[in-house]
Amino acid sequence: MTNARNPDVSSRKQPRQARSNDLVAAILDAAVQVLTSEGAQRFTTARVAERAGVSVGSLYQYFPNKAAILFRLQSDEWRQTSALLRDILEDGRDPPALRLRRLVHAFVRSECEEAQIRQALADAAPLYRDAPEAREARETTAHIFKVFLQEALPGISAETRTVAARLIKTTLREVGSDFSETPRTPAEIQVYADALADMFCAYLEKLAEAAGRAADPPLPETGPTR
Amino acid sequence: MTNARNPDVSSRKQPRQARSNDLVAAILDAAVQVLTSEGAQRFTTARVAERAGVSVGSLYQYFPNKAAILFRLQSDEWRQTSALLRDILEDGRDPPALRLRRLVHAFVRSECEEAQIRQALADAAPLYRDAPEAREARETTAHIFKVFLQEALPGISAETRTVAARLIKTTLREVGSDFSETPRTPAEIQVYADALADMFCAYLEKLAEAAGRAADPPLPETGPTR
Amino acid sequence: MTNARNPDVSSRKQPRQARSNDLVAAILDAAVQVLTSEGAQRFTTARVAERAGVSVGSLYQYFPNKAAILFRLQSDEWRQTSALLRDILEDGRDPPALRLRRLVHAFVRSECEEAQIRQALADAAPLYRDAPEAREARETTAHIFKVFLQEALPGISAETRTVAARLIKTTLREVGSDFSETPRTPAEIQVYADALADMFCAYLEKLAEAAGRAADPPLPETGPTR
Amino acid sequence: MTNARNPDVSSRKQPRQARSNDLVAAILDAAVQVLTSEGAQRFTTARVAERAGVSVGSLYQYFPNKAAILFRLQSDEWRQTSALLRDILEDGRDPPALRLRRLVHAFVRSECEEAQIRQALADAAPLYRDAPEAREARETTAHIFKVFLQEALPGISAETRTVAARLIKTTLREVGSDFSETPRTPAEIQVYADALADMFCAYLEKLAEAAGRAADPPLPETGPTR
DNA sequence: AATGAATGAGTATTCATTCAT
DNA sequence: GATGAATGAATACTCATTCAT
Repeated sequence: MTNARNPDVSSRKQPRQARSNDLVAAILDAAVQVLTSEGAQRFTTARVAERAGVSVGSLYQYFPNKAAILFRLQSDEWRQTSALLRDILEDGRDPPALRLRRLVHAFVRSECEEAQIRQALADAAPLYRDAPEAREARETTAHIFKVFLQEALPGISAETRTVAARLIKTTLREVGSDFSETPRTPAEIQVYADALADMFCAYLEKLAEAAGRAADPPLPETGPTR
Repeated sequence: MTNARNPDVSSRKQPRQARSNDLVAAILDAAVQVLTSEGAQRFTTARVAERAGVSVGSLYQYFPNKAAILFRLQSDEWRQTSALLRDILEDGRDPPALRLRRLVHAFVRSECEEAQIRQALADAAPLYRDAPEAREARETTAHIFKVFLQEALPGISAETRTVAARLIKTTLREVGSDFSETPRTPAEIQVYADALADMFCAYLEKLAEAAGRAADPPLPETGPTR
Repeated sequence: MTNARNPDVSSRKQPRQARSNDLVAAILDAAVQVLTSEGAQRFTTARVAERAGVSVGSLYQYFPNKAAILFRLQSDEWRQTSALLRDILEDGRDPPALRLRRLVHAFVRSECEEAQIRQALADAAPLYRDAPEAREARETTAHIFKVFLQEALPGISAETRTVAARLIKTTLREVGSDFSETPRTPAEIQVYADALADMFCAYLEKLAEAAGRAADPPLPETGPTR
Repeated sequence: MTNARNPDVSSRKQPRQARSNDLVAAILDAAVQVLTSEGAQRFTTARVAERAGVSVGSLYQYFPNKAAILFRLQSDEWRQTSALLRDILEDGRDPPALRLRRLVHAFVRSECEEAQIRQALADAAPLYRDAPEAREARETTAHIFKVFLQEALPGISAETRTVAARLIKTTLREVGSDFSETPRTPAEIQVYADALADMFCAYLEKLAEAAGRAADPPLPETGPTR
């Protein structure tokens, strides 16, 4: 049922709810602290329990194993990111390109804010990345982008759209992640996010042209994002 | 050092820089084997030494610690990548955009070929990523791209160029890495690399336009890559 | 308390002594299930309580500790065995040797039927074997055999009788237990039980001879056992 | 290759030799001490290593796991017992029945001498009993008895002989083991061993008679054994 | 130079039992 | 009486590194 490569990663008691339980919240908070202050290498259940002011036994009452704690943290991140994506990309008031630009800025900013914990989570990824829930989370994100492209580039083929969605999603995530590895000033963030947005917008325009007609009116080059 | 059961995974990258010592070579080969066959988690000095047919003591005579072995492996990867970049980007015969497209294909293909070892190295990254040499290697790559952009987009500002170089470099590396995490057919590689190249080319064109004039004659959309 | 997936293994031995409390019964049933399905190693109070549909707290209200549950199970086994012994050995209608032979068959058969639970109980023996009640149970069994020998071999000395009773009792139990460790076909059981009975009968005859006169008329060598 | 139920139980370095290595000897000695002084329950690798004046790491350099230590101890016991069996049963000078009687005495005495360690080993049996080597050891013993019966009872069928050999072997081991659980005086040992021998001899005689002719001249009833 | 035996701190996880509610 | 959350000591096993030979 559960083997070394695919550790059982779901919570033990709570069905999958918000931190209804104080202990779970305390453990997750402690986990974040341990992860950021000690790094993935020294992230141990004992340390988490201690920092949470809780016994190891209690920790294991709520999480089946270490990976599950990390996975839960990652899930929360994913949930947040999904919400961010949806909020911005599905907001019908602005033209698609503008929304995408705003997303890039918001995303990169958010990545830089939580850089430390994400880095640590990434280091611990081998422990949870094979969980089926991980794949699921990825699919959700991919879907949001696909829907967005359907609106932004209605004329292009489904195949092209799928590839483009995947490419933009991956680029945003990976490049954002890499960029946030070193501490950044707001100005740096602004410049880099703009460049990234430029690249995406250029790509979208080109796809639109290739589809035979412009997808949108001319896009703002580097406007302020909020 | 290399037997029938454990074909030398790294022989492909033969030169691997002049190796002062056979022992070092044997250890590095063994390290690659252990990494690919056992994963980063089970990468231990004892296993490497055993697979190399060498004592642990000897291993420690040539490498100060485990991280050093991994770092050396990563360095070799970087060196190879740099060579690839230089070979293609500095080849003055083709127009820049075509060179970039060819690079993307070559790079993605190469990433997929060595997916396993790179994944394992990435998992082990926390052990070596803070080494000063790591930063150095990154700078080298960045420089190559900057030089390329100088040729491709002579009209843009130095600042814009730096950011764009960094963005393209990072995107190529990270997206390539992510893409190669799952095994890919040549057809998939072709499609994805094309999309990535499209994005880069669109970006370059846009930068060129923004600089007030076309950097190049119109680019081939999805031409053959070699 | 008992569901389709986990048929009540012990229901066979229904009476199991008047059970003052349904909860106790539920716990003991659950204990048997856990023991057979999970083995002695994984026999935990938590598992027993869960399977019994009872809280750990309640479990500890009726049993002072884990060993007590196991001991109670073992006691029940002993009680049953005693009953079997008495039923067969004290049945005055058949000659002693025939009764002994019937007992051996019945006993071996019963051992094989309950092999799993007995094996598990045996594995857990270190936890309860030093209880004073254990000694008591052994004495009861010894006594039944002594009474039987008094009837079968009236002429022999008390000392000889005591030793012989003990020897037969021990042999029956230990050899039966060892034999039932591997699953057996009815034919195998028949053959082995006959051999064991042969040995006992030969021993009895010899003791009788040594006492100066035959204890019984000639014994059937391998007659039908029921 | 190795799973929970069948732990890898063979030694790590030594092929299967006598305690050529001092460390191995020290560990085994310590293991016996821990087993007898603390019991199977508290038999831990840490305790063994400490008592041996050795680090846990060293212990694991010579034994792949805890079970292997216990198994090695048990193996040594088996080897000794086999030697005892062979020495006595294959000694052609005395008639079979006398040899059997001598064996019983020697065996029971030896069991009583090493009662504590054997009890502890028996308690730990679940950890090693499923090892293939265990079955092998049992076969060796069974074979010695079969050869003996071939000489003692040449007239009986192969099937009968196999069953009888098995029965006697099992009875001797199990009854001896049970008897030695409580401390015994030499006199008690003498009496019990005699009774056991009587039972075996009576059985052999009966088998011989059943085969149509006496296998041996009359047997001594309860003579001293040395 | 080479060896590989020795080290021992470090880690995840379990489980009998208690006790506040 | 009943619950089940909380405890934390206990345990098997690994592995980077050292150092005497």
